[in-house]
Amino acid sequence: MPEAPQSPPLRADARRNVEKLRQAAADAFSEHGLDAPLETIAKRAGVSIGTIYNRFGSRDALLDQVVNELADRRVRAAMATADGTAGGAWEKLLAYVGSICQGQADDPAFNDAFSRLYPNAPALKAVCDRSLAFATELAAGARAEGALRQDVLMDDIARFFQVNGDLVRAGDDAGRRRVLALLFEGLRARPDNHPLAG
Amino acid sequence: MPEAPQSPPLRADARRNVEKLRQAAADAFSEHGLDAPLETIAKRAGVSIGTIYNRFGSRDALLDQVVNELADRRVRAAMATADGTAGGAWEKLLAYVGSICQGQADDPAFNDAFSRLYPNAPALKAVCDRSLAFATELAAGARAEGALRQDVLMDDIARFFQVNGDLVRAGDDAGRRRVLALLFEGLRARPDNHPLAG
DNA sequence: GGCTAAGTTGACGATGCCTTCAGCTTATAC
DNA sequence: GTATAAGCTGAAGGCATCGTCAACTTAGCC
Repeated sequence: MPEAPQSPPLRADARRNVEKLRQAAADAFSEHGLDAPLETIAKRAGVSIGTIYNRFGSRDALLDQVVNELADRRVRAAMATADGTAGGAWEKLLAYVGSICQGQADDPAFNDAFSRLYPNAPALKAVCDRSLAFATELAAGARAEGALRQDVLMDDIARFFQVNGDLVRAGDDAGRRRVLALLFEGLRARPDNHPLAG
Repeated sequence: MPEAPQSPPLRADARRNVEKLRQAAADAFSEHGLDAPLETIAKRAGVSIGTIYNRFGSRDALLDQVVNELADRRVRAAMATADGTAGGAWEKLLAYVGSICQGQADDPAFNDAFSRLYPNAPALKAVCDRSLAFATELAAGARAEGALRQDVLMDDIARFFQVNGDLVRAGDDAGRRRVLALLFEGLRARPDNHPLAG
């Protein structure tokens, strides 16, 4: 079990470095995405690259800690947006998905986190899972209302984020919005719907 | 005819190497995508990596020659599929887009060529342009029939290939089909359509 | 002030790719 | 059979990144 092995408290300078690194990493990731070189982050924090390894152990660990928080903030904001949206579950679902997608467009770090799989970042994964769970609930509501197609699965919604993320990465913001709009059209329940392929 | 700039004829062995390299490159690209290392290609052709540079000048030039042909074949096949499809322009359009997308799923080289921009591959670009022109015509027909939404632009269709390509690269074939199906639903003209965002 | 364990540093080796080029091999013409 | 230009080779140099570690620095305790 990962019983915290009672690590001795950090020295004051080390604690300061952790803080500086966290900040620098968050900035670098948000500017350049999760591929930002450690060198850049270290320089930004005013420490050497070795210190990253001393304090965090690995690139993935740093990433997990920093982006986890960043992603959590965005996801919460999107939930709040959904909750604050007038209308039924359908409207809230669109608001939620739209808000997450806008977040992906606004922040490369969030985008990479949400769409690319970073398998060695458990905390990050947890945030994404929570987000999908929330969307699942809204989708169930929207389906019950008769606004969302009956045969749309949760995986379909999850893939919206993948698609949106790829278009963000391609730098095509106009296209991103168009594709999203078309997908939303496709989600709508209609009298003449027949089952989707797949 | 593209007037050849009168370069002196190749020696027989060099001509053979060009052929072996073309073949090896086509195979490697189709197996591993356009990122296939030159080392791999050279080994496969039974020559040294230097020979690639002697014969083609650069990675991009090799790529342009080889993938251009490969892509052209796929595009022609898709056009033939569309032409052979019963129904109106709408049905042909779906058949065409579906055929290209299936090609992207079947061949990583075609996929990379069609979705990632390889800006230094002019012949390749020409193939893609021809493909889009064909789709544009079909779309115009489908719009005239009243089957395709009035406000769908050619760029929207082009982005289908981008989206499809990204999902192929993610290895999610089921998802690819679902997203495509949803997008097709979104394309359909309906009495209650109101303008798309963007 | 001095000691020492905690912490930092940055050059280094490893990886994986591209591209070059000096030196060697060989097809071809005579 | 030989000369020679065409062609081939692969080691070497680049570049960008990761992760390590021996040697140095310093916080914090006495």
